[in-house]
Amino acid sequence: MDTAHEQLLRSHGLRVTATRLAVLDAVTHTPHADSETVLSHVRRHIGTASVQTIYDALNTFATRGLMNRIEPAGHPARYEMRVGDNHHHLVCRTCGSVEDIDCTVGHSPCLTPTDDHGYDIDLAEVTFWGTCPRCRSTQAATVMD
Amino acid sequence: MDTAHEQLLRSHGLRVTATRLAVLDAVTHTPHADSETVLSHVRRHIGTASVQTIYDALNTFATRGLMNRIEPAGHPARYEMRVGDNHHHLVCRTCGSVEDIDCTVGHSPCLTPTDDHGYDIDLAEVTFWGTCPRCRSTQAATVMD
DNA sequence: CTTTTTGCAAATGATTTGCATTAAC
DNA sequence: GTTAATGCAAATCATTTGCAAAAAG
Repeated sequence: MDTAHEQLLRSHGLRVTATRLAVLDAVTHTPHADSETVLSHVRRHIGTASVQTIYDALNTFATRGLMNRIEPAGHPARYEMRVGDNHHHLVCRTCGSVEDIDCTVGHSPCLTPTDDHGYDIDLAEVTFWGTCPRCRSTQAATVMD
Repeated sequence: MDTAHEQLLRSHGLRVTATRLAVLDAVTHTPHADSETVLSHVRRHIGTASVQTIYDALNTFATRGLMNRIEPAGHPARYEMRVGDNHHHLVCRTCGSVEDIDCTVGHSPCLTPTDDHGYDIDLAEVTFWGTCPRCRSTQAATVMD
C-alpha cells in the first residue's frame, strides 16, 4: 500500500526514504496537516525524525508538485496531497483549521482578472474566512465577561 | 488635510496622536505598505517612532475596521485603507508586492460556498498569484546559469 | 562512490508581550 | 486624574540555513 507512495516519489525523481514515506502517509491520512502534526505522525510511525527533515520533505513535495501548501494568514502552513480537482479552502480565523470547499461552478470561477498589471498570473485562489463550530461555541462561552 | 484623519480616529473612539496620524498618512499615500514602509514614512514625518507603536497602531486600525490587513503567504503583512468597494489582490510570489484588481462581476463572484461545514463565514477572499514584471525580468537574467 | 537526505545547532525575521513612562481626554 | 498610547527590551514561534554524518542509488 505504500508502494503507491514509493512510485510517487520515484516518478518525481525523488529518493525513497522511510521519513518521506511516513510524511506522505501523514498527509494522506490527515489532509490539511501542519508540520507539527506531520512530525508527530512520522515519529509515531518510524520512531524518530527531526523537525528540519520534515520541513525539508514538505518543501520538496510542495515544490515538486506532490502536495499543495496552504498558508492561512496568521497560522502555520498546512499541506494536502495534490489532486486535480478544483476546490477552495475554508479557514477558521481563530484556530486556523481548514476545510475543502468544492467550487460552485466546477472550474475556476469568474477568476479572469480585469487587469493583470503586467503580472504573469499562475493561480487564482479563493479562501473563505470564518469561525469553525468548535471555536464559535468556545467563544460564546468566553465572551460572556 | 489631516483633519479628515483626526475625524476618522475620533469617530472610531480612538485617541488622536501624532504617530497615528502619520500612520494613516503613510497608508493613504502608500497603499499596500508593509510595517517597515510605514515605520520609515512615520519617522520621516514626525522624527521618531518605535516599531512596536507602529504595530500597535496598525493592529488597532485593522481590528477597528479603519484598514484592511493583507497577509500574502510568506511575506510581511501589508495594509490598505478600508474602502467599501469589492476588489481582489494580485500578489507577486517573489517579492510580495500587491496590486488591486477590480472584481469582474462587481460583487462577490460565485463565492457562495457549496457547503459551509458549519462555519460562520464572514469573508470570501480572492487572491491572484503570479510574478510581477520586475521580478520576471530579474529572474530571466538570473536563470541563465 | 557519488549525490541526496538527514540531523543538530544556531540564525532569521516578522510580530507580540510585559512593564514603566508619557501623553490624550 | 484616569485611561489609553508609547517606547524599550526581551520573548515567541514558524521556518530556514550551514555543515557534518548517514543513507540511497
